[in-house]
Amino acid sequence: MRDEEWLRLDRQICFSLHAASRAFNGVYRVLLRDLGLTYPQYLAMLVLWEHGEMSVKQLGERLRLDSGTLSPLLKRLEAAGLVRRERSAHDERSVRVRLTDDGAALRERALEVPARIAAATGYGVEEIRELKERLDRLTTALDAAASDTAGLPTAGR
Amino acid sequence: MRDEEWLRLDRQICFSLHAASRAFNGVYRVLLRDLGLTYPQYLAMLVLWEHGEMSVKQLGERLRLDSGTLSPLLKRLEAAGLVRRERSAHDERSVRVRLTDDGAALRERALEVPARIAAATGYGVEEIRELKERLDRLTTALDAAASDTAGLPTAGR
DNA sequence: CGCAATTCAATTGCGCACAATCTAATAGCG
DNA sequence: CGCTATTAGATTGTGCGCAATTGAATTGCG
Repeated sequence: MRDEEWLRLDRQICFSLHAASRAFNGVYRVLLRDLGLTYPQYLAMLVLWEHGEMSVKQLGERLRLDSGTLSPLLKRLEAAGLVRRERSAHDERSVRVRLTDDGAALRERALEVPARIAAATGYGVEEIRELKERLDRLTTALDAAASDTAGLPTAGR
Repeated sequence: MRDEEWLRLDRQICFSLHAASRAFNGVYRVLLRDLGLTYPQYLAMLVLWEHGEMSVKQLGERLRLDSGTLSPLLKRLEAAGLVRRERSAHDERSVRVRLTDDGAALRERALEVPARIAAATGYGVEEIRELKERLDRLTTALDAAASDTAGLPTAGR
């Protein structure tokens, strides 16, 4: 295959993932409007519903997000009355995030979301699981490649 | 499976796609730095390299982006000297976007990107093609679901 | 102990995504 | 032809994602 054709194939691959991600986002946007959450906020709430109180750093590790993204996001969740943030007592660098009663209660209303999303995909449970595994492998490989090239002189130039 | 468990499974699915998309973005970011392009700008350039001159609307249909995203993006490409924008002569509502000589020349330097991306994924050509097909089916299904629920009273409430 | 290095959050700045609104131009209908 | 509806693009506002910087607290080493 010539370089020319790769350039076209490439567009299809990267574009497909980009488009799928945004399409997913769009469906969540509709379903989450009732809950007053954005999609990334929902992801953060899922982690908090599962693990209870945790630090911003721990949350960032789970979500693969840094403080530049999380700080304002958590501020908005706090403004919405869903979480509270307070400096840790024994290490004042750390900020503990925990659910308010409202935040914990919102979980009940979120329970129906996954089934509706699954229905929207038109995929079965098994197929979704398989896709998830492929995507996770992809992410792992891409992250490794990114950190490889990061240190080098911008790779093959 | 109880609702409780769905909430956890769900996190894994939507999160995996979200993470994969961002990981892809990260690898492109590194490779495209040399070209002075962001990932979405690269996508736009791919379309222009393939199709030559086209209107903002046509570009938006290809990329599934509206003018709110494209207008500033194209302005930046124009500021970088890669494209030119001018009102169409026979329909002054329409803006034609076409490559400058610099923009067309940049294609040569972009030719190596796809192979490097493919290498970073650790996937073979066939596997990539299959993943692309799954993602495209997913996008189609999600778009359909989104437009279905859009008109309804915010679906089952 | 005292000072440098590290760590955690927050902030700033830039760009993308999308909804909503606005303006200008065109199309279409009576 | 004249008026309304539609279309194309730009603009505004909000929120996410990430790089880079800053500031405060803690760790660790001599």
